[in-house]
Amino acid sequence: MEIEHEHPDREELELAPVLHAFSDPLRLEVVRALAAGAEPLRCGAFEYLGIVKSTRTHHFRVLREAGIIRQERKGTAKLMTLRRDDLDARFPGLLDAVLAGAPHDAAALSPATA
Amino acid sequence: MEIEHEHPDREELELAPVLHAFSDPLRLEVVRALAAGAEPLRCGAFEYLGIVKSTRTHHFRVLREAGIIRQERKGTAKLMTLRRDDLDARFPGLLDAVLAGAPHDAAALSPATA
DNA sequence: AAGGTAGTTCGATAAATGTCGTACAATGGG
DNA sequence: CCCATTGTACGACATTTATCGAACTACCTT
Repeated sequence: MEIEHEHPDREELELAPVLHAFSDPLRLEVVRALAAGAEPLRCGAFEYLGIVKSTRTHHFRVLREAGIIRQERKGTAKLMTLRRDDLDARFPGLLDAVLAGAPHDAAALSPATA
Repeated sequence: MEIEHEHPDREELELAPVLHAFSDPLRLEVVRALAAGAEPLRCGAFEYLGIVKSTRTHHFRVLREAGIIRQERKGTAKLMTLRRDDLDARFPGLLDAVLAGAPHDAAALSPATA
């Protein structure tokens, strides 16, 4: 079990970087999609965002380094999951509040709309 | 009663800009200070942040344009208040979650520590 | 082993951001 | 009316950010 990328520990999560990671409409949509589905999502599941792969990689890294998502390799794919427990433990209510507000802004980007 | 600056209406508040405004440690401290005190604060009350006046003006504008604070002139001073009601109405739980998490990061900047 | 699929890395670039200093504007008190 | 106090506006600058495309790596399938 090798660590592909650095994931900050729960205790290391900091508010400002977390808020910054949340503050981009594209990343907000990623978080929304991860929260909505029960299954982890592949990076490729976000083609509908309209940005190329390398840019997606960039946004995923911002989310990962802030401690919002966890990424683990699964074959050639890489599965992403929301670190819901860690976020709720460290910043109670934050994720829920963000998710509740997100649909207003993410509506135009939603995969359901495409 | 002239409108000194543009303040977005409650319905116009958008999540991403609000999160972005929150995502700076200095601005987080401003919000924390406004939430902690019952009284509106003058811009000058934030000298302890260690940034010059013009930079403070910049941060206040980011907060104001996101809809987080309201600024109104009072004599030569300008009083700032948190738009708590509007934030709570538009993004329930968000402000509380941010405030609950803020002290961890803002401790080093707090006026009490100075 | 060959090839294809899934992501990452890297360099380039344009735009946004945080910061400062100086100059300016508005207000209220002598 | 002058001036001190508050805060704003503006220009400069360094840093960070979002974005792309091209080249590369890792892994599975055949």
